[in-house]
Amino acid sequence: MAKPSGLSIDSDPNLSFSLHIPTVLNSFPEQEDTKPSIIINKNSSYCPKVSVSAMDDASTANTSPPPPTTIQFPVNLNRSQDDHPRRVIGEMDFFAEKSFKLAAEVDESDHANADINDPVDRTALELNVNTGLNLLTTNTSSDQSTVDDGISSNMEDKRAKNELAVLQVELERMNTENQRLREMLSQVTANYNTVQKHLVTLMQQQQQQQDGKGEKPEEQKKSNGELMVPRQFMDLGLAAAAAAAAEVETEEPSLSSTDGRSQDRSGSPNAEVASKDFRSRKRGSSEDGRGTGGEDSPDGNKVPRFTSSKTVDQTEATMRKARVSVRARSEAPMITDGCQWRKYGQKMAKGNPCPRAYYRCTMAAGCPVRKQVQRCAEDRTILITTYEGNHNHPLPPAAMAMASTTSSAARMLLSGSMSSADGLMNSNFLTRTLLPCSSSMATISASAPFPTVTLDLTQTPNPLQFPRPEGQFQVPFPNPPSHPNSQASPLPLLPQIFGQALYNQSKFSGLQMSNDIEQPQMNHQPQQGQQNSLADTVNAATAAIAADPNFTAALAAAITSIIGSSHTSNVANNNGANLTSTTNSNGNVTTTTTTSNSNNNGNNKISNSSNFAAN
DNA sequence: CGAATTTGACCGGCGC
DNA sequence: GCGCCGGTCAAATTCG
Repeated sequence: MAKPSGLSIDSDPNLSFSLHIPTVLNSFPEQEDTKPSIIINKNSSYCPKVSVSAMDDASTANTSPPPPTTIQFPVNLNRSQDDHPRRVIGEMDFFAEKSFKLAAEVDESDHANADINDPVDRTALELNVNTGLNLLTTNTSSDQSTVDDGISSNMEDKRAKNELAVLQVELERMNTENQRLREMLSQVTANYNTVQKHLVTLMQQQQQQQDGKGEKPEEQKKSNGELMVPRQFMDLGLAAAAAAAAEVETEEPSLSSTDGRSQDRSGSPNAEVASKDFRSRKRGSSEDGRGTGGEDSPDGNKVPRFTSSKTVDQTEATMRKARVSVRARSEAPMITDGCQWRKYGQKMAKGNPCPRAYYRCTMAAGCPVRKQVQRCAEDRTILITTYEGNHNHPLPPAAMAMASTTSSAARMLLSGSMSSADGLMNSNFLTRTLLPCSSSMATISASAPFPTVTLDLTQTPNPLQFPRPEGQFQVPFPNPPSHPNSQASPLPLLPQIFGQALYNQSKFSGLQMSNDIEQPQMNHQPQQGQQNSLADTVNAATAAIAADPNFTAALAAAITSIIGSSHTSNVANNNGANLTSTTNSNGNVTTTTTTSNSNNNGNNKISNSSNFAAN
């Protein structure tokens, strides 16, 4: 990936303020006498040019002997106290949001590599400098100026404040980079889609040629022409939810016979088959579901029951099969994910001395969602929660986070696992597409009876972690509301990033089917699909950004600042987001996303406590 | 007393 | 065909 604009800008001797800011800030604590320096700065005209000044000054400070302290302080003071037009202050501004936006705009206009040399760009940067200063100054200098003015200048306090300032600056910088990355991702995504379309078109043409003697060219043409875009994704990897299922005929030459079959299948529209219970897949034969399904399918194959007319059911079925396992550290018997669960069984599983508990969602009658909770045999502080199925009801905000996360993960998994008949495609696609971006936290296992994605939230940490309180664990979602027990919607920051990252990875990589196609949702919120489509760009960017270790730090800083400021005592988080992928011995791709965190929020009514008491 | 949990039994899939 | 295993059911028990 190319460097973000911010970086490229740095390359320009005249514009690398950002990097210096931290330095400047750090130097504060070391300064004995702040006032003098301030004065000197104001008076001094060491910065001849407004725009260039920052960099030059900074560089000067670093490279030449001149009084380092004086130079740096002045910048801050100028901002907060004076609005002198030609301040060196520009340094701080660079990080300001406005400046970022401008930078972003510049980037958009020129995606390649920021043409810093371009006069227009500079102008923008300069503008940014001026604007941004005020904002940052407010935070950093205000405190410092206060301290300075104050008779009591405690080194510790200063240091702490400086650190805070540094972190903020760092965060700002990361934001800039993120912005830049987003831009780039959009571009890449667009290009990718274009190429993919082209590829699909070519493939289809080939197929048509091959099927030349096929009887249903018209049908294909139709579908190819009209649905090409959506399908291209499905066909390539897509898999997407069974989706495809239904229609795939078009793409697969060998399925010429499916036409008739599909009709037969459609004859058994048993809405319950999917949701009623996939479990019927097992014992179902004796239950209601079986009556219609089993008999209707001439092939005797259960799968065929789901036809194109039952895309939704099929999707659910698929989702039901896919599992998302979440590993998190928690002393609590169960993680708080916002949903209400009822325990319906417990068993000792082979290879693990800890019992496995089975829960089903009770937020709505007939909700097919189940989850299994079990402690890790190796490390019993780790709780492994495996989700399965789609909620068939609206979810409270508190549950959205986990739902969206798991659904995204499941979607990613399905997009790769259900796509084509040959597993090779899956692994290859996953490998190729995920490897580049990922780095460590979600594991995709195709070897298990059901495709499973494991989100590992136990690993760790980033430098900025919060103390981890014990007690009920709440999934990584930073949270919320002012009241610990309230159901107010949590900030789905992490989950979204996390989930979206997964979702987007698949999408970005071409595994995800087109937005036009109905997508399975863990949380049946009708709008989510649309949101996803509308947020494509952002999502794709998020995925890539989340994979960036630098972003992880920035994110942690952001979360820290947000949470720290508002929920100091209620929430404990240490989040890091890394996405990694590896290929295991089975040829399966393992994507790992590592996020460590633990929240202490009891904001739902889940009532389970004794299951793991013995653990 | 109703709701939730516990726990042994049952069922189907899978490997030998 | 048999046994193992994961998953689910449902009666019994416990809890609020």
